[in-house]
Amino acid sequence: MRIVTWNVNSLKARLPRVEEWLTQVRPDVVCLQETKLADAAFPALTFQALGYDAAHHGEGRWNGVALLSRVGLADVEYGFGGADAELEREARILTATCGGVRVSSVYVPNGREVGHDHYHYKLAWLAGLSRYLDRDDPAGHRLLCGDFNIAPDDRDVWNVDEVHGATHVSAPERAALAALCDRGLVDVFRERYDAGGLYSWWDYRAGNFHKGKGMRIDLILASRSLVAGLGAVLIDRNARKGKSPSDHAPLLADFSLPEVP
DNA sequence: ATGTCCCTTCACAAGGGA
Repeated sequence: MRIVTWNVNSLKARLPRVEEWLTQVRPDVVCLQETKLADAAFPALTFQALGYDAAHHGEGRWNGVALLSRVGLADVEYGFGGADAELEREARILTATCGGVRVSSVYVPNGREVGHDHYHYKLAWLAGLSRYLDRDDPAGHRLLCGDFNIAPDDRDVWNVDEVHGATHVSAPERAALAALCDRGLVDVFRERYDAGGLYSWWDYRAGNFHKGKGMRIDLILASRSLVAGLGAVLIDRNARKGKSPSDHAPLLADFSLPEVP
């Protein structure tokens, strides 16, 4: 199973590039973030023509997450499944079962700056995500994929002191991410690469991409049952180049599943 | 060095968000 996560920064603006990339890479399951679409505007037929079933959870102007799958799309759950109205105002998580794996497409709040209301909302949302995962089948295959807006450690940031008023690298954010991993989820990128300087996001401004000023904030977290069959992992930096790119590059991982129902 | 991009609207310019 080839799984991809990609923050596309407006699916409307990015659709031609997304179509082209999917045609070349042929992933089985795709998690998209920041579609910025209402559900009625989601281009389901475009993806159907490429062989994908699709689900979308959007609100129109901001946020919005989607799942595409060529290996089945069942038991779709929107948000935290109605568990927390305050945290579900924004369309930030969508979950389904694809090819025997429970998969979530996740868009963690940005947080803006440490101490800001948005920062406290980010931490509250991460706590809500943790509660949501409490409901998982502990024996099931699990993938949590998306834009976490957290750089797991200092290797994942070009310069810790320069970053976003220290959001994305603050201790409480990193602790919340570590707590997710403590549940048995593995940052699969680090199963294949030890080096720093390997990023998934670069600010559009100031030529940051070409200066190598980025962060690794897009993650695929996988249950240990899946990591056992982990193959290649790749950030496709080329997708950040050229005309009208997203500010994020897609992250890809291949798994051979122990068993597919 | 807030140097970009994408969204929306009391819309064709400006503000919000990242």
